[in-house]
Amino acid sequence: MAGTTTTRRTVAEKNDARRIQLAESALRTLGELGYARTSLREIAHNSEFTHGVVHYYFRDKHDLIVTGLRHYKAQCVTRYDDVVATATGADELADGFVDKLVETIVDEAPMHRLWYDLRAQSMFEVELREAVLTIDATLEQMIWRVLTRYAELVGRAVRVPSAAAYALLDGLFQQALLGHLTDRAEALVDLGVHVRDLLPHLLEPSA
Amino acid sequence: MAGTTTTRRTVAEKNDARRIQLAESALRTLGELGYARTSLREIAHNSEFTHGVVHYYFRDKHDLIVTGLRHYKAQCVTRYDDVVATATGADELADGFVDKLVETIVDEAPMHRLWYDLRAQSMFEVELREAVLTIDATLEQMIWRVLTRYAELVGRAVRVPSAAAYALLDGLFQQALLGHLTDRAEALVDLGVHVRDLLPHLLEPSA
DNA sequence: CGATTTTCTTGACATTCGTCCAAACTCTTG
DNA sequence: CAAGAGTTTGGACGAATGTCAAGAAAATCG
Repeated sequence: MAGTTTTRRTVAEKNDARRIQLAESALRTLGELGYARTSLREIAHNSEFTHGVVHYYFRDKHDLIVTGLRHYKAQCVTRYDDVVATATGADELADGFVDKLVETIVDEAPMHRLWYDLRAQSMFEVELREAVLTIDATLEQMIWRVLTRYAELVGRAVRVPSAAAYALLDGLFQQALLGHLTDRAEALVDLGVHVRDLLPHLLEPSA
Repeated sequence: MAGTTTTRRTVAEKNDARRIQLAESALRTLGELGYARTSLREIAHNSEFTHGVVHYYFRDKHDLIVTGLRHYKAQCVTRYDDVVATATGADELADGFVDKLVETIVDEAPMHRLWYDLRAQSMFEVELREAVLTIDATLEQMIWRVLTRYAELVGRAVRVPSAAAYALLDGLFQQALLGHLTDRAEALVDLGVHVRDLLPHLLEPSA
C-alpha cells in the first residue's frame, strides 16, 4: 500500500510534468503563430511528441490552451516583485519598473502578443473568459503592488482605482508592444517616457 | 464612346457597391464570430450571395478583410466630431465624449471587439499590419481632435503626446469593452468616471 | 432582337483541422 | 521474467476550409 501510493504519486507527477511540458510547448507555438493559426498538430510538431499524445493528456483543444494560459499566469505574476522589494526610493522603483517593462517586451514579445490575442478571443469565445478574467485580475494586482509601493516611497496616496491604473498602463504597454513588433524604433523609449510621466499623476497631489 | 464611358462608370460603380456591400456583410459576421472562426462561406451565407461571389469581387480572404477594415475606418472617424463641434464648454465636451464612448460600446460592441481582435492578429500576420497601423493612426488623430478642443475650452495646453493620450484612453476603453461583454454591470459607469478623471491630467497644470 | 460582356451559381479540388482508435511500445510491479 | 498498467505511435475519419473553374443567368449594347 505504501509502495502503491508512492508509485501513484510518481505516476501522477509524471503526468503533470508532461502536461506542463506540452502546455509550455503549446505556448511557444501559440506565441509564434497566434491563436487562429495554431493547430494541435503544429503544437505537437514543435514539441518532441506526436499529435496523438496531445489528446492523451488533454481532453480537447480548449483544455490545452487554458492549461497553458494558467501556467503562463504563474510566470508573469512575479515579474516586478524584485523591483518592488529592492527599490529604496520612488525614482529607483519607477526606473526599475520601466526597465522591466521594456525588457519583457523585448524578451517575451511572442507571449505578450499571445496574451492580447487570447484576451481578444475571450470576447468571442465564452470558454476562454474565465481564464482570461482571472489572469487579468492577477495582472491588475501585480500593477497595484508596484503602484502602492511607489506611492509609499513618494509619500502620497494612490488617487485612482486599481482597475483604472491597470487599464492605463496596459494601454501604454500594448501600444509599445505593437510598435516594437512593427519595427517602430522609438516605441520602447516612448513607453518609458510615458509611464514615467503617468505614474505621478496616479497619486494624490502633494499637500 | 460617350455611352460606353457612362456604362463603364456605372459598371465600376456597381462593382464598388457590391464590394462595399460584401465588405459590410463580412464585418458583421466577423464581429459576431471573430477573425479566427469566420470563413468565407459563413460570410457569404450571412449575406444574400453565394460563396463564389466573394471570389468574384475579392482576390482572396485578406483582400476582403482589409477592404472591410478600411471601410470600417471611414465610419468611426467622425464619431466624436459632432460633440467637438457643438460643445461650448469643457465639461459639456467631456460629458458628450464620455456619453459617446459608452454609447458606442453598447451599440457597436461586435465591431469594437473585432477591431481589437484584428489589431492583435496584426502582431502575427504581416499582411494586416499596414491597414491596422493606418486605422490606429486615424483613431489617434480622432482622439487628438477631442483632446485639443477640450484643452482649448479649458484654456490650458495639452501636456502629453498624441500617441500617449490615445494609448491611455484606449486602455480604458478596451477594459470597459471587455467588462461590458462579460456582463460586468459597472464597467460602463467606471469608464465614464475614469475618463472624466483622466482628461484634466492630460493638460498642463493651471498657471 | 441577337451578341457580348458581366455577374452569379454550383460543384469540385486539395488541404487541413479536431478527434478518435487500435496496435505497439515502455515501464513498474508482483 | 511475466503480467499489466501506463504511454506513445501513426493512421483514419468526417467536417470544414480557401480556392478555382465551368457553365447558367442576367444585364448591356449595337
